[in-house]
Amino acid sequence: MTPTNYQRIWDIVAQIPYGRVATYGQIARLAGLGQRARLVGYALHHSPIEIELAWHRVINAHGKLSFPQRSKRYRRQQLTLEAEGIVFNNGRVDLDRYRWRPTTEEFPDEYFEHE
DNA sequence: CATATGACCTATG
DNA sequence: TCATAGGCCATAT
Repeated sequence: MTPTNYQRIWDIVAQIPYGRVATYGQIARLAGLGQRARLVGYALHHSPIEIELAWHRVINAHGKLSFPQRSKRYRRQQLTLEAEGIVFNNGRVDLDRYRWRPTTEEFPDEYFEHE
């Protein structure tokens, strides 16, 4: 894992619009990292505080937050997302409704293969 | 060098 | 809708 890949991940995450979410796997693909979704988690975990990344907009493929439900981080992430207008139902976000759908312009073609 | 451990994902039943 | 299994791979120990 090179710093370059971390940087790529941070760049993508920074592009998630206000009020939308993306999954770890989605970010991995947008960054050209294939299915290596775990790397996105590492990149966020190690992101320097000074770039103030909107990491709260990254959730898992089930539409849930990847923290223990009682943890401070879980609550903070949920509150921040709700403050952006995102609604939780039984601890889950409706991905069909809130998922960020980037256009083909600036991302690798593989990302759009399934369409 | 060898295991273990994750802010994960998909397929399957 | 859940639960499990197998895959994933950089860090940590």
